[in-house]
Amino acid sequence: MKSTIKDVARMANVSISTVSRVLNNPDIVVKDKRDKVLQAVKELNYSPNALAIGLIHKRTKTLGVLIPDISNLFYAEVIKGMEDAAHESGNNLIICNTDNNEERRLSSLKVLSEKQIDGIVFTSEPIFPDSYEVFKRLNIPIVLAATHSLEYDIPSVKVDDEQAAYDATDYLIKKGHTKIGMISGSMLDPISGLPRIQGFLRAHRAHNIELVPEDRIEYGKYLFEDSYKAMKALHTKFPEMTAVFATSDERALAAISYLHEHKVKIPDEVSVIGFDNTRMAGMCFPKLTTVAQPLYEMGSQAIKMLDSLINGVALDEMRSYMNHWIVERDSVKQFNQV
Amino acid sequence: MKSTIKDVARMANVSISTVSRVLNNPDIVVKDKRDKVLQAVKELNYSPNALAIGLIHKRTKTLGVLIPDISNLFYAEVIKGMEDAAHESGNNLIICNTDNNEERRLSSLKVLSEKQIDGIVFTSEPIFPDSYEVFKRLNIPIVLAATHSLEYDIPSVKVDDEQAAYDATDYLIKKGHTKIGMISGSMLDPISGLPRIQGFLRAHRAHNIELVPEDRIEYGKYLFEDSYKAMKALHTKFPEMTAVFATSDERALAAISYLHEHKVKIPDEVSVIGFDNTRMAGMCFPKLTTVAQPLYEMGSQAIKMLDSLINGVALDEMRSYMNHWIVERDSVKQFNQV
DNA sequence: GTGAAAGCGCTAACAT
DNA sequence: ATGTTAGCGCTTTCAC
Repeated sequence: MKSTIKDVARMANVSISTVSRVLNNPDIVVKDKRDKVLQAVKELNYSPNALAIGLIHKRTKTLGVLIPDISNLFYAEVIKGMEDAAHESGNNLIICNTDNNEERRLSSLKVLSEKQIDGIVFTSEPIFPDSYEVFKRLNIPIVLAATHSLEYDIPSVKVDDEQAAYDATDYLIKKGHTKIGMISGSMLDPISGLPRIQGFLRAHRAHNIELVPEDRIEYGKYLFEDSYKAMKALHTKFPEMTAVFATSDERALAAISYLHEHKVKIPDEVSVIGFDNTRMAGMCFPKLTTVAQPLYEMGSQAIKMLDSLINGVALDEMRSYMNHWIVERDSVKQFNQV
Repeated sequence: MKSTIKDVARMANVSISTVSRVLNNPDIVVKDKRDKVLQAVKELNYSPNALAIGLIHKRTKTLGVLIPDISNLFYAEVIKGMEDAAHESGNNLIICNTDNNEERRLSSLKVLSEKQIDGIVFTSEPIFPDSYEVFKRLNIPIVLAATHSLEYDIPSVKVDDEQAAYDATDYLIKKGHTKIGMISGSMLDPISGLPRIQGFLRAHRAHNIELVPEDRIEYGKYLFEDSYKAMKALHTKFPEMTAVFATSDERALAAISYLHEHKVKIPDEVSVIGFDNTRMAGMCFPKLTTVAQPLYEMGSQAIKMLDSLINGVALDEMRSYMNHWIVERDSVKQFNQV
């Protein structure tokens, strides 16, 4: 059996309040008793029961994290950033996989709430009115990571997807490409879909390149297989393409696979740029040029913001946008007109 | 403020025990009162405080998971398996990154214990005597995943690394290769080092291929950069090599990168086999032939075992070894003698 | 400076 | 069938 504060008190011949004091505010206890208590603590291998403390303080030092699909490599770095920041601020993380599933998301939220977590990080998924209602009812601090909401005032951290997509496209255009294909998330996806398409289009407009979007954009789910099919469709309908902008590294790898398998040289014949800069980007061949998101920092930043909120310190800004940048590796090449 | 059982009792005009009863054992309460309570619960949006319940039941339905480096892609699938199994059995996971760091591992274990988690899954790292002492003191069920201990009786799930390495090597030999290099973890690593080296050697012996281990094995840390250097060293000291056995997919990708960059054709000139079958194995080029570990199942199995232990049901076997198998993709080719 | 006692939100005897 | 009460392990008044 675990020893309790009572056991310590008994062994040290003091009251439980005294034990509590030496644990939380040692200076107000005379050295003599303090030492006896400390001795007993050690001897009994005592450590306080966080449930009891949480019950009193209404604070558990535990944070909830909702992630649509943990197995997605995108989250590896994000979670690490979260975990490090949590550790730093004395918090623990309960990570829940929502499986992109409304029911599971709701049930996770429910138990997290019952377990009296101090706050929640919600990742990647858009915020629909009913989710918002649930958040409000939970009545605890919440921050969004890799997603945001324009309708509701919920703090968030992410990159500026429209601008990042603009920059990726602009980069390709400045490299001499004018026939650029795109593998994108669905138009309805407010993160890796719509804004990135808009950025893609805006860059073309800025360079006076005309295009019919449907001819150059292919939509697909986020996983490899889907993206492979999307690449196939794209290459079929737009064979003149000299570069492709894939809106995630996984999509880019699918594009690369497709091109390799069809003996199309990368980047000599077709350049590929990805998005995310997951660790895979440096492990494939050719190494992937990609739009980097500060994944680790996004994770740690989300936790830091949440911790601030919990401690009642106001945030500088409701929606914070982190810098993105382009990591130049080997999958994009200057295109020389013929 | 969150509403409590008292609020519900007051609104429903019953005692708190009646409320407790309709929540835990509805049938023993007359329909009339039961309905009134349910109504109040709904109206107040009441949900029980898990801290209070945990304090009484000495059960939190929360499990701790220790992982050396969450950002390692190896864990993506493992964690998903754990999370799904945990969800299934009504548990939550507190995941702690230990950073391969003794101090952090200890401090995580300490808070997990204070938070009264019901059990622990410890992954990948070897069990040293002092860790074992800590585990014993914690006095809660623990299971090892992707690691095991021969000295101590701690339940574990993993594959048979020696046999898996044997099979990988045997596979290569049967494909006609006799000059096989190996990129391995350190000899001191009881998981991805020693046993896999032993399996590698045993397969050669079984086929009467003589070799000087130091000439064909290169050691490296588990990350890409290190493995790349290891591959470089290996290729330099063993240029006749026609195949390489990399003891993780990340190592294999490093080998592939090195070969690509040195214009060595894969698998035409050099074959590569990996280990793990992480999602990356299907995303690279050429697609990686690799020894598959059932990552997802290992995760879920670990949680299921832990849950059994917690519920007092004995395990069939202390050390359970899951099946491995070889996933044939495109990185290994029949070698024809010249 | 220290102990006694109330109370955090709940369950589980024990009464009735 | 239901209410009263003790108690889970702790912190925090309130006395002394």
